Amino acid sequence: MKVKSEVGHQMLIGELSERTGVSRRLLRYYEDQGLLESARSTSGYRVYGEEAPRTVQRIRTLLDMGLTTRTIASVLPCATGDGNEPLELEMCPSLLATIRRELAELDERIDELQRNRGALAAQIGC
DNA sequence: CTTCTCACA
DNA sequence: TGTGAGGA
Repeated sequence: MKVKSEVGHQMLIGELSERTGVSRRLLRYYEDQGLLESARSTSGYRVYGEEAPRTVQRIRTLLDMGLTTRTIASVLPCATGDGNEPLELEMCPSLLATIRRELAELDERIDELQRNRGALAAQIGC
C-alpha cells in the first residue's frame, strides 16, 4: 500500500477546465479573486490538486446563490459539501453573521422591487 | 502554457 | 461577473 505521500491526481488548467466546464479564463479569474488556489510547475504552469474540481463546484453553487466573489472568499473555507447537490456549510458565528447580513440585503432588495412593481402595475390599473 | 492590459456586456 | 483580443 501507499504509505507515503498520496500525490493524487494533479492537473493543469486545461484539464480542470474540461472537468468542471468552467473556462480557463474564468478559473484564472477565480484565482485572482482569491477563491481558488494553485501550485506552480517548474515551467510556471498552474497545477491543481484533486480537490480542485470540488472547490470549483462549490464556487459555482455559491455564485448561483447570488453571493459576490468577495463574500464567497470568506464563506468558502467553511464549505464542506461533497461533490453533488447539497452544499454543506460548517456553521460558525461569523458565517452565521455573514448569512444573516446577506438575507437582510436580500429583503431590502425584495422590498424595493415590490415598490417598483406596485408603482408600475398601478399604471395599467392592476 | 504564462503574464498583462484594455475594452465591453 | 465574465469574456475576447492582442502582445510579450
